[in-house]
Amino acid sequence: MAVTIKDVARLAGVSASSVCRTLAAPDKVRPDTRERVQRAVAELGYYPNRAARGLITGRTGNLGLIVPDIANPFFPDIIKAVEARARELDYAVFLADTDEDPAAEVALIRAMSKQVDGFLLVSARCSDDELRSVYRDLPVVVVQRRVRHVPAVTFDDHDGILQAVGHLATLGHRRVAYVAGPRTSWSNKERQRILRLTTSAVGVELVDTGHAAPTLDGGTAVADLVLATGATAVMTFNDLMALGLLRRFRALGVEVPGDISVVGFDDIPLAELVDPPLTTIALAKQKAGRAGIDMLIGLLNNPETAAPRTVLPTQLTVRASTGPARRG
Amino acid sequence: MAVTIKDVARLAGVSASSVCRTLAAPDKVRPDTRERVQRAVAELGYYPNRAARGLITGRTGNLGLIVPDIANPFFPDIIKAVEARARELDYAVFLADTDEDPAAEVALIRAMSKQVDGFLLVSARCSDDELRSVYRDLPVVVVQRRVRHVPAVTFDDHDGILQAVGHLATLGHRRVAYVAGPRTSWSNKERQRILRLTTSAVGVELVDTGHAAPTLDGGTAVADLVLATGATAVMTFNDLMALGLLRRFRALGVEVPGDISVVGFDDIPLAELVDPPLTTIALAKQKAGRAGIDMLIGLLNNPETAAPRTVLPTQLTVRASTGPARRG
DNA sequence: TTGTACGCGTTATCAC
DNA sequence: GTGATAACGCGTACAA
Repeated sequence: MAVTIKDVARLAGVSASSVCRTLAAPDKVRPDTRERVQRAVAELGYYPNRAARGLITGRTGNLGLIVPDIANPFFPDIIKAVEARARELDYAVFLADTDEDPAAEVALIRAMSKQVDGFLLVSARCSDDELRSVYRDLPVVVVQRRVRHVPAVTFDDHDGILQAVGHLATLGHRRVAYVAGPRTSWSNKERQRILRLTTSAVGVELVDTGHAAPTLDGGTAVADLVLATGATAVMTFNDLMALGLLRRFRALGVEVPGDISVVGFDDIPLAELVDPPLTTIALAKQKAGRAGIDMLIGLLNNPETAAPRTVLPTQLTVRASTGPARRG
Repeated sequence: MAVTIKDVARLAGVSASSVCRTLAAPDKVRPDTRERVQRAVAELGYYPNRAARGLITGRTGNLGLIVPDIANPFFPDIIKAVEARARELDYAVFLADTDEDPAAEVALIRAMSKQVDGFLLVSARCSDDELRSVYRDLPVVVVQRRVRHVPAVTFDDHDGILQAVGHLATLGHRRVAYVAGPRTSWSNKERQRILRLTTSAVGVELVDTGHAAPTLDGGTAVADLVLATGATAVMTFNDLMALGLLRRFRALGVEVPGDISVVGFDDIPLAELVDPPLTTIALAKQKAGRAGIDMLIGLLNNPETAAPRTVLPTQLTVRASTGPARRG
């Protein structure tokens, strides 16, 4: 059986409340009592049960972090930043993966909600209403999404996309395909919207190839469709899909960027590793994790604040997967 | 405020006990009571507080999953399998990343230990004694490690390494370098031991290049050292390090496999994506996650069992990063 | 300064 | 079949 506050109290020869006090406010107990308690704590390796504490204080010291897919290298960078920052602030992070399934997302939030003080939801796939309903019960910060009345950290997709479209236009591309990500993804909708605006502004035709899974296999599956559109360049919802395209293009003998240019989104660590290295729109991932936690903790300490917003920069990173348009 | 069992009881016009019973054993209450309760539960969106339940039952329904580095694509495959299997069995998984830091590992286990029913520790970096001490308090299953008296799921590294060394020997390699992973890694020690055995058995010289971080950058950093050994082939502790080597080799104009062959470990999804695709020793990752959970649940239901062991297969996957040895 | 008593949300036990 | 009641580990008002 795990060691409880009573075990410590018994060993130290004091009451449970004295143990509690020693831990919470060491200067409110007599030095000799304090010392006896501290020795007992050390000897038994006592560690308070945060769940039980949460029952009475309403605070567990835990935060929930939910992402759609840990296998997508985009998320680990954010997760690492979140965990590092949370550790600094003495919070534990409970991480869960929804497998891109909105239903699983809601179920997970349900299951965790009584055991955490708040949620950081990254690229949440559930509906706005569900999100707001969670927010009614518990502090929530969404990352890479925007929902009315809910605190959010987002990326300035407009800036990055503008750079990318400008880059392609300069290279002579006049027909650009976009491979969309999940229908349930807010940022996918956003990127589609921005792409329509920016391409038409510079006289580039935007071709839609429909939705695909935001994974390697998703990209691979849609590659032939992309080629069939006759586009000289393709942008994807994320880097994994772009890498999937590259894989299929190589198998088909389609040259990149000779036959077609490819632009991804996220700048995951693999992007520069493949052949050719991937041109992509980089997001300030670490900053996002840190900003998200800081915002969440702020909400915890100050629940009545209006929903804050943070927008983080994006930056086109040009590598070898983009080049001059093949002559139509 | 969150909805509690009392709220449900009040709305249904019954006692808390009846609500509890309806949820645990629906057939032990009268149909009309059951229906009233179920309607109230649905209406209020009631969900029991697992932490409070754990207080009395000694079971939280949560499992702890700890990995050294989520950013290493090796782990997400295991994590996914664990979460899928846990969900089937109606357990929630609390996942944490130790950043390859043994101290953080111990701290995390401490922090979580009262909130979970057991731990699945993947590639645990802490000492044997620390591990056994955790095991005294709580059921623990280690994956990719072996500690006396502690239940374990491991991979048959011997088989995979034998295949790899045989493969290289057949290609004419007589001098093979090994880039070691973390000192704290059990499987690194194990692989080193097996390599010494198998290479000497087939008359291949094994060159040690010392330890490096089990990451892309770790591999890149050690690349020059590898070349300096004059080895015609190099094996690494994991795929990430191998990819780091490839990156540096490309920058140096060193051809793979023309100048040097490269063999990784793990078969992460990127391995077949880079150029050249990486020859690597594949591990049954999904099976490991599933087997680990099943073993852990088994322990939960039957605490007195002797520490079980499962060994999963490994398989050399030959791709283009290995070829005939350059003529000395 | 210290200990007692109570309550957090839940389940197990026992009367009824 | 149902409802009090106690107990889990902890924190805090209150009494001593």
